[in-house]
Amino acid sequence: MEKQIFLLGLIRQSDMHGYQILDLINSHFNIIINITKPTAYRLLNNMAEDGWISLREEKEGKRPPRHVYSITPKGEKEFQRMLRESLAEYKPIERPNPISIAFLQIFPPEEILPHMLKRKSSVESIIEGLIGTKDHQKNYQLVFEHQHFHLKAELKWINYTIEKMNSPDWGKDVK
Amino acid sequence: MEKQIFLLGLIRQSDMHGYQILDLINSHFNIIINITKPTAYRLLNNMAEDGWISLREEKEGKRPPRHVYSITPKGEKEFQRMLRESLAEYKPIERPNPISIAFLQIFPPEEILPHMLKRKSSVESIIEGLIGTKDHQKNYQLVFEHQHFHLKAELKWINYTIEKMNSPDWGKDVK
DNA sequence: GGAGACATGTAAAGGGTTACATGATTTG
DNA sequence: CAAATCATGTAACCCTTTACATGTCTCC
Repeated sequence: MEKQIFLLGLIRQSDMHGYQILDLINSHFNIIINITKPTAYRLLNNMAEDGWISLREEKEGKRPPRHVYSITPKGEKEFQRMLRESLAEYKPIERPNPISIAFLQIFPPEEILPHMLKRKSSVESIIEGLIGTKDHQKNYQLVFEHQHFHLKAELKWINYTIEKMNSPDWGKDVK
Repeated sequence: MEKQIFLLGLIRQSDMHGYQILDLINSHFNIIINITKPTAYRLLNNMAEDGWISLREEKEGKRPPRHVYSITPKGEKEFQRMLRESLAEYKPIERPNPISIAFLQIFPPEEILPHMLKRKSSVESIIEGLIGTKDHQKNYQLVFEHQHFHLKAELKWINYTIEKMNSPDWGKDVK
C-alpha cells in the first residue's frame, strides 16, 4: 500500500509517465522508498484499470509512446482513504535493523569493528546526501526529516556499541 | 534471509520445534522480528531439506509429533556466512516510516493531531514493554538496544513535528 | 558509430500473508 | 463441557526482485 500511496502522491502533484516516475524515485527518493520497474508498472497498470488514474498516450517520433498518468477523482478519494488508513494504523515502526545485529557478539570484536566503522561512514554519507536534497523537496520535507532523526539515532547507536565492544563484558554469556 | 538467520540463531542456542519457535517469536521477539506460521514452516522445511538443520520426532500421546530441529555443522557454516554477508551489506536502514508521513500536510492539523498523539502513546508503550524484556534477553540485548535508540528517535520526531504543526508555515507550499 | 539515456514491458522464481484444515490435550 | 493451548500443516493469492527483451534517440 505504501508504494501505491507514493505513486499516487507523485502523480497527484503533476501528471507523469512511468519512466519519469521511476527516474524521479531512483534519483531523489531512494533514501525513503524503493520501487523497482516491474512493481511500478504493475501498480500503475492496476490503478489505471481500477480507474484511480487515467492514461493518455504521448507520441514522439518512433519511440514507445509515453503513458502519461493523471489522478482521477476516484483516485484522489482512494489516495486519501489509504493515507488515513495508514496514519490510523500506528504501526510500531518496522525493524530498521538487519537482524544480524542480534548475533554480532558471536564474532570477535576485531572482525566486527571494521564493519561497524564502514557502517558508520555509510550512514554519515547518507546523512550528507540527505541534507543536500532536503531543502529542494519542500513537499516531502517531513519524510526526509523523519529519516534524518533515525539516521542520527543509528549513528548514536553505532558509537555507543563500538564503545561497548571495548568493555570486558563484551561477548560474555553468548554462545 | 533475515528470517532464516533468526531461526537458525534460535535453534543454534538450543534445539527447538516449530510451534515452540513461533511461540517464542510471537511472545518475546515481536518487537524486532515478525514471522508467520506458513513462512516459518516453509523455511524450516527448506533448511531441513538442505541439511542445515536436522530433525528428530518426539511423540507424546496421540498429538502430532513434535519436529525438533538441531543445527548441523553445515547449518552453522551457512549461519555464519549469512551473518557475515548481512553485516557486510551496510544497508542504509530500511524505511522505518510509513510513507504516509510524506503527505501528512494535505490534511488539516486538527485531523492529524489525534493520530500523532496516539502514535506517540503507542511508541511509548512499546518502549515500556521493551524495557521490561530487555534484561531477560541478554543474548539479544543488542537488537533490543538498537530498537530502543530508534524508538526514542521516533518519539523525538513526533514531539518535534507536533510543535511544528502549530507554526504558521504548516502546510504551506503543499498542494 | 558507439554509449548512454529514453521508454516500454514480461517471465520466472521466490517470499509472504490470510484463511482454511485437523485433531488431541489441558484448564477453568 | 467449553475454551484455550498444543502441534502440525496446506491452498490460494499477492507482491517483489532479477534478469531478459526490444527498439529509438541524442550526444560526443
